[in-house]
Formats: sequence, structure tokens, C-alpha cells
Amino acid sequence: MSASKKQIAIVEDNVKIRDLIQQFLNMQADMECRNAFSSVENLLAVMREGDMPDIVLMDIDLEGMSGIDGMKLIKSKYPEVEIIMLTVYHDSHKIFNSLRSGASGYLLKHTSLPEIKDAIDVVLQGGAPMSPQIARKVITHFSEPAGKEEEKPDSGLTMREQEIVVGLVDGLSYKMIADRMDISIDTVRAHIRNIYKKLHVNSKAEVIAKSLRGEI
Amino acid sequence: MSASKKQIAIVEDNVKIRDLIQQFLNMQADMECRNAFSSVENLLAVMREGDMPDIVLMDIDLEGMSGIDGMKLIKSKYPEVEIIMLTVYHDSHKIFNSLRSGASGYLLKHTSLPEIKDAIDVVLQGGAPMSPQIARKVITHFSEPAGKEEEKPDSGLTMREQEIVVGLVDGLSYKMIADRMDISIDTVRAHIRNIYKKLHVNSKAEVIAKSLRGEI
DNA sequence: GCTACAATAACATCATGATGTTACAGCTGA
DNA sequence: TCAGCTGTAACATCATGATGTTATTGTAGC
Repeated sequence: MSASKKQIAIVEDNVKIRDLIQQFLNMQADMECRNAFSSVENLLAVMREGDMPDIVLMDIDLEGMSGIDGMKLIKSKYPEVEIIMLTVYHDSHKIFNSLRSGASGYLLKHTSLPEIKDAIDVVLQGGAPMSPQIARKVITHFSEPAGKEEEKPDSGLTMREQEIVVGLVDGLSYKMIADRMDISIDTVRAHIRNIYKKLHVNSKAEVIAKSLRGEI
Repeated sequence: MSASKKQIAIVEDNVKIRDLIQQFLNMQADMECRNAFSSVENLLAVMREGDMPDIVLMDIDLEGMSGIDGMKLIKSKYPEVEIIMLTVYHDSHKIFNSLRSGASGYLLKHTSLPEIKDAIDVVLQGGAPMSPQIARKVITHFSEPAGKEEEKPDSGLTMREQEIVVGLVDGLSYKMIADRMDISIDTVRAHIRNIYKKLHVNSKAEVIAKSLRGEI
């Protein structure tokens, strides 16, 4: 078991940062970074061919597919791969989203190279590296639901509007909803306009997504 | 602003550990620990009289009022006081509960004295100290709703098709997906046609619904 | 009785999505 | 080498969705 170095992959579109991290990792005795790319798509290509990393360092803000979407994709296909997100952002929503979707850790980009190595070691030992500032945000996020007790976002939708939402989630067209509810298609349109206004969205797809995520 | 030492309080019923930490903290240049008690009640008594700590190190497993209940009480009365929980337990439920209730950090008791000092510094700088093992548990807790993968139905979608699905779930239009993946809108159309065929659906909405229900 | 709002409905217009057809390059396995 | 699949792309056409405007009815609250 011992001799095999751990394989680390990097997805980072800043070539300087990417090369720097790659070179540093390749100087370590127990790890190797063969694959460093600027896009998730490229990493997926080599993974499809069986070149599987143990850990991926993933920039969150990428051209093309975002790091978060990329992580979701990789995690769904290869759940055993550990992913550490790198970011310059302190944005709670992105952090929360990443962690929910299966990131193993979350580091701010100002993290030093030795700290990145430490983070990788932590993940290999079953821990989760997190900048203290990130941890703080995670905790803050945790605390929020405690304050407002229970779910029920209550978006202010009326009964009728909620019925429409159910129709949308069932994948029905306006016409089918109109038939099911025995109203005209223009009334369905009117309701949907109001729903969009209340939920601050502007497509069927977003309503369905919100609903299935429990945000309605 | 400089000269005033930060006030640290300790609630810990093991007298040896308590004294050890107190003495160590009092040896630091920038902090002072006047109040070290074996119960939350005692700490609350001096706080009521205006002797307010900046940070409380709180054992989770106390005689009388538990550390978690104590923390909730202190946080509700004095929300500006930062509280770091100390515990020997890895119990996810206690950890989760503490963090929800407003703990600023969470350390395992095997943490060394210098690490405790580091943790306090982190909190003073607005971060949240967390043992990597704790962080891992927190993330696991986070991931549960999303991460109960079970088996993937594997609808036979190719990588590229799955990327498209991610785009749809993110609420993107064909145009936006084309831009993100750097392909033409007609190619997006082509992929979506294939996805519909494989999933036996015939609208964007159904794909999103299937995906969010974990049926892809 | 007036106000506010939910539910209904029609008409119009433009944007987006769904679907048929065709084509070509690259790769894979029989 | 040929058949089959994936990824790419264009063109066409019709269906559906998104959004603006306006209007009528009923009901709950002041």
C-alpha cells in the first residue's frame, strides 16, 4: 500500500497559480500531480479514460462549467473522489452549496502552499480542511434555521397558485393545467405571472427547481 | 485599544484540566482568565454582575446545566460573547446542536494548550476554529439531504448529456448552456433531443424534476 | 359602501423550446 | 473495414412559454 503516491488533480484557470501548486505538490514525497487543467471538462476527459485522482483541487470560479457544477458531476459519477474547493470568494451561498453537494473541504485562495498540503493530508486522514473564516460562515449558516424555527418558507402563494405549482412540478403544460383545473389557459398564465412575481423567478424551470428543493 | 487583555472564561468540571488551561492562558501576553468555574450557573452569576468575558471555553458535558444549554442561555442573554465548545465526544448530534445554537467553535479535548490559544485567536479575528474531524462531521451533516446517493439509476446519459442536465437544473436557457459549454445552440438542442429520448420525457421541466428527484 | 385582493379571462407579441431532417468527424468494437 | 455511437452543427417549422395590458366578478375587512 505504502509506495503508491496519492494522485492529486487540479482544476484552476489561472495558469500561474495552477503551475505553482502543481510544482509544489510534485515536490512532495507522498503525492503526485499529473493532471492540472483549466476546465472541468478536461479533467473529466482523463477520468473517463481511467486516470482517477484521489483528490481534486477545484477552483470555484471557472470558465465554462463552474467548479460547483463540476464537483456535482464528478461526485455523482465518482463518489469516492475527494474534492477540495478553492476560492477567493467569501460568498456564503457558494460555500453552502459546495458543501451540500459533497465537497470535502473549502479553502480560500490566499492559503499558502504548505497549508494546501496540510489540507490534502487532512482529507486523506478523513478530516475536512476549512479556513477558519469559512468555518465561521458555515456555522452562521447553520445557526440561521435555528432562529426561524421550522421550514415553511411561505412564499405567500395562494391556494390556487400552489395548485398551479403542483401542475408545473408534474411536468404539465399550461394547456394541461388549464384542463386539470378546469379554467382557461389565460387564467393559468395569469396565475403563473403572479407566481413568478412572488418567487422572483422567470421560468417554469426555476419554479420546479425551487419547489423540489423545498424552497416553496 | 492595545493594552486591554482579552477576557477568557472557562467552564469545565474537571479541576485539573480547568486549572491547567487557566494557568496557561494567564501566561499569555494578550489574554487573561479571571473566571474559571465548574458550572454554567457560577459563570452566569459573575456575568450578571458585569464581569463580562470576551470568550468562554465551555465543556459540553457538565454537571447541572449542560454546556449546550448553558451556551444557549449565554448567547440569548449576551449574544456578543463568543463561545468555544470543548468536548471529548465525536457525537454528530451534539456537535450539530451546539453549532446551530450559536457556538463559535468546536474543539476536541485532546487539543493542546497552544492550539487552544490559536483557537481563541482565530475567534478574536472573526473565524471559527474547528478540528478537521469536527469539520468533516459538519459537512457530512450538511451533505445528508443531497448525499443519500444510494445507487444511481444510470439512465445511460453520456458525460456531455449529464453536463447539459446540470445546466437545465441550474435554470439556464439553451443559449446560456451553449455559452457555458462553448458549443452552438443547435448542438445543445441535439443533446437535449437525445436526453429526452433516453429519459422518455419531452420537456425541460420533466428533466429538471427527474434530476432533482434523484431519478437520473 | 369603499378598498384590496383573489380568481377569472381575453388579446397581443416576442422569445424560447420541441422536433424533424440531414450531415460530418472521430472513435470503438466486431 | 464497416457499423454504430458520440459530439458537433445547420435549417426549418410549429408549439409553448413569458410578459404587457386590460377587465369582470366575488368576497373579506374597515
